[in-house]
Amino acid sequence: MSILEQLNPDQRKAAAATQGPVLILAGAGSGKTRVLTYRIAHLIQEQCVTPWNILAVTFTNKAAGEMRERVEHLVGEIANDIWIGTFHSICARLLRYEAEHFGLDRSFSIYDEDDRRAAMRRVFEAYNINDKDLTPRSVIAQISRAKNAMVDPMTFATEAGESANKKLIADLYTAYEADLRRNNALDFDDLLVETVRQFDNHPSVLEKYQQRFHYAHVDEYQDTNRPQYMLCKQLTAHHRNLCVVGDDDQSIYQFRGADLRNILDFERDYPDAQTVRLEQNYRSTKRILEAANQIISNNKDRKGKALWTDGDEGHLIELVQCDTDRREAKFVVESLRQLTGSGGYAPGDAAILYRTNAQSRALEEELQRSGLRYVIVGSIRFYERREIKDMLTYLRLLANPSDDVGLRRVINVPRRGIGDTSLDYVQRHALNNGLSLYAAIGQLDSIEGLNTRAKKQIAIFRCIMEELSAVRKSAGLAELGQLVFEQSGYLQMLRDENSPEAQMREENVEQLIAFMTEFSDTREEATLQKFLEEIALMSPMDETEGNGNAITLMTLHSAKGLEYPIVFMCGMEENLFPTARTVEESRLNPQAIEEERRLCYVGITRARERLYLTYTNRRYAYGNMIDCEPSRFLQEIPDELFTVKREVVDFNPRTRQPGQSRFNKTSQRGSQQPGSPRRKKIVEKKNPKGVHYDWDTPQHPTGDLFSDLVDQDDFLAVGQWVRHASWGKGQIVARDGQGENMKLSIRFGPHVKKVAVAFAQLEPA
DNA sequence: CAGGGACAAAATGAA
DNA sequence: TTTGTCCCTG
Repeated sequence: MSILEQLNPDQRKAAAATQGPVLILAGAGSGKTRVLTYRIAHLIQEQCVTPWNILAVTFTNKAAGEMRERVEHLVGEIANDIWIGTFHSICARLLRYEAEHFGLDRSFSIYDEDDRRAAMRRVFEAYNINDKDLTPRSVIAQISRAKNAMVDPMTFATEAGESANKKLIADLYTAYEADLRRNNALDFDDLLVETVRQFDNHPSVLEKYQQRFHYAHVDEYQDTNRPQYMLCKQLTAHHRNLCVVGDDDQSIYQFRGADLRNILDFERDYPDAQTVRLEQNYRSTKRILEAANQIISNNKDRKGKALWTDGDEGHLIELVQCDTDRREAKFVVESLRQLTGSGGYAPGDAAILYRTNAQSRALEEELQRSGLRYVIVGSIRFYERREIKDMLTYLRLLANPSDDVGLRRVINVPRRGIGDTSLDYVQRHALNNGLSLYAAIGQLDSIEGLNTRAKKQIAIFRCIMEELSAVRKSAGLAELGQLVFEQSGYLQMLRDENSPEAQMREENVEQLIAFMTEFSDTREEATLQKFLEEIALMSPMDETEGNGNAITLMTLHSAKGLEYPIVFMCGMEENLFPTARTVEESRLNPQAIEEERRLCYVGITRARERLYLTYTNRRYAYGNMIDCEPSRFLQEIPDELFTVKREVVDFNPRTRQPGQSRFNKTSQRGSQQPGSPRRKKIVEKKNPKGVHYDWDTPQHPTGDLFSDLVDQDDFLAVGQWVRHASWGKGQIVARDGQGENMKLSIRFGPHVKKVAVAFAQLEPA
């Protein structure tokens, strides 16, 4: 009996269609991962295909690992020979394998967003750009767009025509590319674009892979961009067994170049393609599915399909209006406490989804208070922490000494007294002699302008790097990490700082080194190169420790491909979801809203049994309150799918109608009252031996922040009614969160020299 | 060159 | 509320 017997008829059809191009249009929850794994298992076990001849592209590394495991479960260890990975990791691998043929240095660095920006800043300096509305960031974005469209600098320049602005961008693009080349570095976009280009220029190399990959699979095809599309085409040109799986309704990465046409036009690109639709949903209840179907039916740009299920009607969807974002968080946490208590669910059954990472803060605070177990996917990314990036940059520099961006990042961390001025001299020398910065600091004596002190310090740095470089070959990975930590002086720097934060950073680095040990133990080829590459290409999902028994918090984007019995979608508000930018754009182009709508569709279809949609009347943005309107997407769900709408408000309901804004119109969007400045500032109060400030105004409904404040020994606070305050190095900002009347008095300790206080005076309703 | 303070700007999402 | 940059002083 075939293993495909375990699939439903449509799924079986999809998995059994192994010859020629195949498009599997798989709705949410229709079991597409299952189809893919069974298809691959079927190829190996029943069609005697060598695993080595199979390629599978997934969306994250985590998904890759899971797919390999599932296939292995079906066919055994030979599954190890399948090429499974993300586009980026596969490309990085190809570029290194074929480096010699491609004329590349295989030790290239992979630049992330930060590195890219740093590189662009250098280009800005070289071009003396002071234009206010031209930022490295915006230029990078344009370059990235160009790359994703496979437009190289020369073509870009040609297309620029007479537009001065475009011409300038073209120049910057050219310079940026040259810089990266010099640094022996590739950015994320390059990994894809470079692979496609190299294959174009080296058909014989491409041929090898075309022969090799008898069967290729691409998951989440709706989110492929131009170079990824080309790569699929290139690799499968010989055997033509390309199987793509996707759902046009779940395309949510247009902002990074994903092109919906790739999936919409698949049948046109491959006229002999077979198309299989998977429309039976095995995940959600009827009501949840209905809500999703209704919402997505408002989109025009889609192939059109109707998901159905023969599952239960299920619970009604909870629609909850909350007074503030804090109240929203409280509601979510209260509900979760019930669901995981008497409700019989486990914390791991629930996910809290939101549009922007910033929203996680309020939720996290409440969760922390509740003691419920939770994990946040990707908000403070481990590998983007300063100390981790510094350490990784040292390692990167060891692997690739041409990496100027890396060298600039670490040469003066910890402080070695090597400042910008000295570095400029080195830079000049490097430029004049066609050297990398690292090579340049090997010729200190021929560098003009450097003073002896700087020379000495640079020599020390170089010496450290040389020594580390010497042990690199003989030392194990983790050992090298430890050596870098110690020899660079980084550890000492943290110890000297002698603060809890520094302590934390030290622990983080230790965690990194522990991961290096694990990496060596679990990989066959645990080179520094591979280690750096794996980390560079990690997604937030990959970074998160799988914690099966914790509530998961993440962005809607991160939730793609996952499912939970319970799903909360928070912040269902105009200008947040859809985002303000999208709302703005949609005024001119109504289609612009469609990607957000798909994102909403993705969110809803994550839910198996219970779905909660929450929105607020007001929420914090940049530290002040803004008013909010319910998201248009909520109106696209038929009322009968909802429970009676609930409203949760902060206490003190007597003074207000539930759900009604506390403020009158004039005070709402911060409009100013003539003659009475909205914000009053008191700055620079000298503080010889402690200062006492008092404000006295009527009453204020919320907050007891002072319990936090009193613990700081630097100052003492008395009173109540203050919602928010913060303090930094000798600087304290206190303001009332609601913009209403407040009463506050704070006494500062003697060594606080200056105080800046800002508070809002708003008109009460 | 380093450290601090004042001030401005920011955050959509992510390999 | 947080982060980055510019300018000043020792």
